[in-house]
Amino acid sequence: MSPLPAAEHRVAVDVVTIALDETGSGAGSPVFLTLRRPRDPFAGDWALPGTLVRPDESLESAVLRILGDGPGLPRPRHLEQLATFGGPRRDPRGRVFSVSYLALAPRPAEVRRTARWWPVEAPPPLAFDHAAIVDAALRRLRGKLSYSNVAYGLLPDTFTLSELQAVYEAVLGHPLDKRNFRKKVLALGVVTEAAGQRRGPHRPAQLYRFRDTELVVLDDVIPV
Amino acid sequence: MSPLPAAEHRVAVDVVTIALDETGSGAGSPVFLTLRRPRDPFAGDWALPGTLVRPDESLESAVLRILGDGPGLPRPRHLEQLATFGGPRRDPRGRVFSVSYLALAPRPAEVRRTARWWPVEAPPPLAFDHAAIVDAALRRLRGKLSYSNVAYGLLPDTFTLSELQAVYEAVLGHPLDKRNFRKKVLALGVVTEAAGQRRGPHRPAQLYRFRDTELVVLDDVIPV
DNA sequence: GCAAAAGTGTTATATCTACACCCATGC
DNA sequence: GCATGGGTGTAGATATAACACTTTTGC
Repeated sequence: MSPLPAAEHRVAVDVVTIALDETGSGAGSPVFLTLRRPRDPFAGDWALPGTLVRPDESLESAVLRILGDGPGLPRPRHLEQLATFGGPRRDPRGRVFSVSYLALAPRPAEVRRTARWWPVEAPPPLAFDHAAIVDAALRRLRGKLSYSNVAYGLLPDTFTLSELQAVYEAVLGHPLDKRNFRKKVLALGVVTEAAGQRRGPHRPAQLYRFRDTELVVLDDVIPV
Repeated sequence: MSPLPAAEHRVAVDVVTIALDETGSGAGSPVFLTLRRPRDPFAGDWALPGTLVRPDESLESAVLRILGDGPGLPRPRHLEQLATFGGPRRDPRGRVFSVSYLALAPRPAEVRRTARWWPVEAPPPLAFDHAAIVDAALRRLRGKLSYSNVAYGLLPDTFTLSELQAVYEAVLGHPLDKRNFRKKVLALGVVTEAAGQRRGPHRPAQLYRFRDTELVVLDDVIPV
């Protein structure tokens, strides 16, 4: 068995973590997580959390390590690979391949000082080609909302149908018809009734949960 | 600007090239291209065409190089990245990341001796994790047929609607209704009439061409 | 004239879209 | 009792799915 040529590349993972901003009532607006770069290149700019992949570590382990390490995020509820960015000049220090991931997670109350959440529709200037990676993440998420149960990644275990609808509206950026939305998610069996109600200064709302807590691709589509 | 840590990884591209077998009449059955491995590991087995990425080369250039180099394929009509496979043990010689691509191309009359086309539904045992990569390619292609014009990658510049339908049927593995299929692709404007007819021992058929020769995601769906 | 594929419309069914009011609660 | 969000049904329009025969050519 002939040996392999010498290793020539660095491989990193970069993660777009999307969560919902809890300010205000209902499901908030979608935000994504960045870290401030302490050093050149792009010192002071914001960048996606990322790390070089260690020799014996899988890509997913590297993602979970960086999310655990740094900003104090819980394990993401959903994680999927997006794409690999490999232009020879994407890092001015030398060639680094970036395998990018989309993570969906509940938003923790606090992140450490060097981390910050940004609204997806108003991102800051980002280091490297990270703006393109965030774009890819949003396109993926928006697409998958209609034909999968991927929204489970953004919601707690139980939630009301209005909260679910608010997630769709926040991510897609436009309103949906309440009756049609409810009819469809119930008919598709994406969610099932859970015990209990959400109470507030108004009529209590029935709680639901996702039937599956991993990605399920639907046969039919939720009209968006 | 602090230097990067030493390079620790090898990065390869592996390509699933899908074409249509021309034996018989109409559009043939989908086949994919493999090369026979001359050396261990997996000596004598079939593997996807692939190559290590060179230091100054983009991922796509590496793909085009390996397709040009080897089996005498024309430039693919469609090329898209699939996913990156990075398990630490996927190559017994040492760690190699594989960035996989889906290529669609017309099938050349001849490929060199060490290359071979296989029907997608009856692949041989494949080296490494290449069976999983072929799976991903097929799932991607099947999905995209219904909501994009990706079939342009499998067809010549002009073709009849029956040939287009045969491509769909061959890739999806089930028959479609002729009248409904024609109505839909014409209504969506995916194809437009071209000059000329295809003649044979029967009534001549109008030729069509794709309106766009790059990937277009459709608003509506071709029912499949 | 016969075999082979091209081409073409309609109807019943299902789905989608748009839309407005009453209900249950907290205060 | 009032403000707030929760919850529900229908009708018209649109899209889908199923279906068979005539046309044009080569031989």
